Amino acid sequence: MGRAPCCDKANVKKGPWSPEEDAKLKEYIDKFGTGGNWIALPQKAGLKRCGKSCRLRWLNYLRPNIKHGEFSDDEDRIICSLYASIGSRWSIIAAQLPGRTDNDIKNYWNTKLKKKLMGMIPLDQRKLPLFSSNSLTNSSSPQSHQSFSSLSQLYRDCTTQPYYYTTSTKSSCLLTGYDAHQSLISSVIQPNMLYNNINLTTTANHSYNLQGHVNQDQGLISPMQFYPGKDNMLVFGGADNQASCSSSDGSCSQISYGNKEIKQEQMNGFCNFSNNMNGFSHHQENQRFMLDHYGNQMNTTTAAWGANNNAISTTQLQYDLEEVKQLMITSSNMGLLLNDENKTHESRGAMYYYNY
DNA sequence: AAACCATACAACCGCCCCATC
DNA sequence: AGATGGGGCGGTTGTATGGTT
Repeated sequence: MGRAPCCDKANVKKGPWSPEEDAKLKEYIDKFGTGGNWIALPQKAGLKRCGKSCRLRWLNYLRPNIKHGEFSDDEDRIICSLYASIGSRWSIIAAQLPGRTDNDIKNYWNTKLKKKLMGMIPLDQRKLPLFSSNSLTNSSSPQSHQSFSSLSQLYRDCTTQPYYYTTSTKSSCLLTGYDAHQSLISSVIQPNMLYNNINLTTTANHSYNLQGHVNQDQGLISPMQFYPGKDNMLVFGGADNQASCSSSDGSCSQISYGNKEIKQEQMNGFCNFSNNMNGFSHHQENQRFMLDHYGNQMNTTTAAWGANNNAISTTQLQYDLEEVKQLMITSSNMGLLLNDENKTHESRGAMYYYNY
C-alpha cells in the first residue's frame, strides 16, 4: 500500500505559475512565513496548488536573492569540482553557490555543463586503457615518502618520475596514470588488499609500500568512475563495487562494474591487458604515472564535513579547469573516501564510501 | 510568413529518507 | 511502532523561445 497523496490532485492547479499566484504566495510568506507546514499553506494563502508545488516555487523562484541567468566560470568550476567529489548532491552544491538553487544547477548541469565538459575531452581520450602491472615492478624501489600539501598537487606531472610512491599516511591511495595515448586511468588501492596485481601494505613506520606483482598475462583493471558508454556519453560511477575481472588470460568478455554488467563492445579501451613481459616497454615513451593519497589534510576536511554538510574545504575548490576535467575522471570514488567516516560502501549516485 | 525543429528552463512526479508526533 | 510531513533526488514533461527551412 502506497502513501496517501499529499493533496487532492483533482482540485489543484498544475503548470506554470501566474503572476497573481506568485504574488499571493510571496505576500503570504512575507507576512506569515511558511509556518513549517507547506501542505497547509496553499489553503491558508488562498492558492489552489499542491503544498509541494508551493514549496518548489518559493525555493526555486520566489524567495529573495535568487540568482538567475548565466553561470560564471567560477560557478562552473565549483559545480564541476563538487560534482566530481560528491556526485549529484545538488543541494550541497547549491549551498556553495549563493543564489543558485539545486534545480537550477541540475538543469544547468544536464543541459549545458556536461556537454561543455564532454566537448573538452577528445573522443580518443575517453578511454580507459592499459595500466600494466609491469610498469610498477619495473620501478627499482619505492620512492621516498611523498606528501602532498594541496590537492592541486594531485595532478602533478610525473613524466620524469618512477611509477609509484609510498605514502606517509594511513589512508588508501589513488593511483592514476596516463597511457601512451594520454588517456587517463586511475585506481583506488586499499591497504593490505591484493588488488588485481597490486598490493598495498603498511610498513613498520606506517608508510605504504605499493608493490606490483609480475604476472605475465595480467594487467590492472582500473576501477574507473568514468567510462565511455553508448553514444559517446560519459558515464560516471554509481555502483556498489569496483570494476573487476577475474579472467587470467586477458580474454575477458565481460566485466562487472558494480551493479552494471558492461559488455565487451561497450568497453573498448576500458579493460586492457598486457600479454607479454614487454608490455610496459612499448608504453614507456609517453607514459606518465603518479600516485597520490588522501591523507591527513583530507581528514581535516572530513572533520569539517562531519560537523556541517555544507562545509567544503575551500582548498578543494581551487582547481583550474584542466584539473576539474581530470577530477571528473579520477576522483569521484575518492572524493568521499574520507568524507563520511560513518558510512561504509554505500552506493548512492556516483559516490563511494569506505570505512577504515 | 509559416511550419518545423532544437534547446533551455520551469515544473511535476514518484520515490526515498528522516524527523517528529 | 506507525503515520505524517518536509526535504531531496533522478527522471521526465510541458512550454517558451529562437533558429532554420
